[in-house]
Amino acid sequence: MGVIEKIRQPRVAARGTVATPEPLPLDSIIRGDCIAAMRALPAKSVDMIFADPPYNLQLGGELFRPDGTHVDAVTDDWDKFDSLKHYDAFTRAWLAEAHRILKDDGTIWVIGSYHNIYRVGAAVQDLGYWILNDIVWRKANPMPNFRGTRFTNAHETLIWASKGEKAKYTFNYRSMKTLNDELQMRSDWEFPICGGQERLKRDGVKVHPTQKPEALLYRILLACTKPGDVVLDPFFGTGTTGAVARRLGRSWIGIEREEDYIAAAEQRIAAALPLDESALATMQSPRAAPKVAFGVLVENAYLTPGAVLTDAKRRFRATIRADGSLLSDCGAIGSIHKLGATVQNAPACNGWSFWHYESDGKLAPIDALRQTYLLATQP
Amino acid sequence: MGVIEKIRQPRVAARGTVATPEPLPLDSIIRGDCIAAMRALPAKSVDMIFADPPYNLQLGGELFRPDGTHVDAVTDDWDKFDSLKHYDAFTRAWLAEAHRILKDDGTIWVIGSYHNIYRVGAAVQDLGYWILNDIVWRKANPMPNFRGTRFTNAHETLIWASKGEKAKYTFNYRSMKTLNDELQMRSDWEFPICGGQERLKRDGVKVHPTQKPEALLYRILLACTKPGDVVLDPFFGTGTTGAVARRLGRSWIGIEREEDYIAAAEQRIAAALPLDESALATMQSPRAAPKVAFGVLVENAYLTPGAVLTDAKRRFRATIRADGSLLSDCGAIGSIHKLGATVQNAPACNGWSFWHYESDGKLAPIDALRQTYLLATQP
DNA sequence: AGCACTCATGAATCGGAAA
DNA sequence: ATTTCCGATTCATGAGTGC
Repeated sequence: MGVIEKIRQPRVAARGTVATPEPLPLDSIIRGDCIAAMRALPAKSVDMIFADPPYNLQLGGELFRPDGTHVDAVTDDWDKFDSLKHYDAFTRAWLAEAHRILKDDGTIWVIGSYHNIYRVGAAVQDLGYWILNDIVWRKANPMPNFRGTRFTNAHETLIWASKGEKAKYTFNYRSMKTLNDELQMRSDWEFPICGGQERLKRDGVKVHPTQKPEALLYRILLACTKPGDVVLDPFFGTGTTGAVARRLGRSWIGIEREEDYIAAAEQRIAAALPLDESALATMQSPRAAPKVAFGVLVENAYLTPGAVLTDAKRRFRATIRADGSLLSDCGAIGSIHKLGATVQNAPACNGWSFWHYESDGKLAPIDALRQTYLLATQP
Repeated sequence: MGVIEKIRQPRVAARGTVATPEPLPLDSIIRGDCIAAMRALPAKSVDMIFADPPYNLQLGGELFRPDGTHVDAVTDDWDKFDSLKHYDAFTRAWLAEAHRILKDDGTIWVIGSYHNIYRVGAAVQDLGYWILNDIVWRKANPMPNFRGTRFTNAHETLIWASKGEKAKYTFNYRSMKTLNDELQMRSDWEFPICGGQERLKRDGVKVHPTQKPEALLYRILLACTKPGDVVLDPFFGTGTTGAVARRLGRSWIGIEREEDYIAAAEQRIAAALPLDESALATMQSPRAAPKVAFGVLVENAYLTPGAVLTDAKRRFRATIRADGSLLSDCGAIGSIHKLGATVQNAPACNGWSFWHYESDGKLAPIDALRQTYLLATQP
């Protein structure tokens, strides 16, 4: 359980409703097959799904490094499918259940490599999901191509999709921009592969062959969920999703059928410390610059009513009025944004960058005055 | 025409064969629909196909920047498809023709974004192609997400595939490693989007909405073709593929139906200067050292029959015999590679790096002697 | 403690020609 | 088709060891 109250419980799980499906098994691992387990969950009940399905690698023989050592590949049965057809059927089955379980404003993330991601992406689209982005996880330290026969396979792909073209969804734009040093977060992310202390081992052997780095889930949950949201991971493995969800004050549900993985996941998540509420609030909307109305600059005498603003090329002129509205030469009146759009005959306009004031014979955007005001007034 | 002789003409185009299909229209643009044009080309006749198909963007309304300027999105008629079904049918049709036209040891490259690449990738696999890598083109200067509703879409994806799982293909490993500062070339490439002098414009308006940077094609052609190879681009546009192919001494065939694009492409390619043969040779196989048999070192007295080699830790010993074979202490006999594998009980071994000789009390790999020999004998 | 060095290892569709 | 043999081939990171 995270530290944040679960205030967004699905209605279907509330007491006293006529239909009384199972309440959501929050913050716990469901044992068993992922499709069967998802069928038992109520419709429109989770805010986000993160899925790391089998990749269907279809590896051939053994592979040795140039120094003769053996490469420990993914040979687990859960990654084996008889054919692309079988893999497609499996993929469509679990993606369809996921669509049913997702709230209408929920989103899904799926990770894969070139072996399977095209099957997954096509199924996602066919099932009516609407792809919002695909994201490239660039591995800082990938395994080389030992035989020198191809390019080093140095990335994996994630697909982020909403339930449909018109569906709403959560995207914490400010959090991402802050995380990326005040530049928009791009669709290519770099992380090291999971190793070191984070990599779960038992008797020196990795517990799970494909454990994902927590940094990856951290960014995803921070970007696309709110505190208290419910995150489902149908291929839970050793519980990276659960551990990060708990740290970030999100609820989680895992589905897993291998007892070894479940045991490791439970121990790991129990040890994950939730961040305190104030830290979460900070991350939710960090450094969100306080909004300044244009009128405040007038009130504070940064600009004087009656003064004239122009665009950068002095094609358009407008007079400042006492309430912070503008009056153009042609008689139109409006806010800095509205009037900027009107005079340009454009559908929209950012008045802060469009309108300029004159100072020492030079034109500067009024946004510069806003910055000056912020610097003078912020603690 | 590149400067390199076309020595790999398809046999079907040779004179005097019973079946006399059209000879390949090398270094020219075929006017018309890409599927129809491909049907007229002979089977197994081209070495590589680069395809930049319509992206099926299905943009809704118009898009404006925050400053009100219009974003010239891809709204041309050729990029509209009624549905995913139509797009899939189109994709499978041209990919099937491409498969027929490709030589058995040829490869195909297709570029796309999340709007279409999953359709393309699934079709590629369904048609029997074997994906070798997917490559991420990270745009150094992508267009921001103006509305702040998603991650900046900062990459496009390329799929590289052979004709089948067992098919051979060209991959100039050394060229790529050299190009990447002596590290293996990874699957994530960074280039700026096409702009500046390279961007074709007419009356200040860009001729083609999605002109690809030449650097992208340069790397692809350098990696996966040989001088004189025939490269087909079924969505030729303004001819980036042709311009780079000519510079690199490859032959090219373009298919395009828009006369405006054809005119721009022809002018552009005519201005592209082919590199001279020596420059191409260097890039083709840089530092490709001639092979030296171990026995040659013995013949030339770099090592003496009867001398003893060991591994780096002196765990294993072997005596050099007059014919260049080795005799281990336990009585096994074999080549430097074979005996190295035998004594280590390993499936394979590079004898050049495994076996060491002693010089001034220090051990050095016998590969050092090979280098010395090469330096002494190469002009 | 700190540095230098060795060694292990990670979602991998990983050879090809001659006999 | 199968086998044999030759020869080409790795980057970043962390843990462990030794000085």
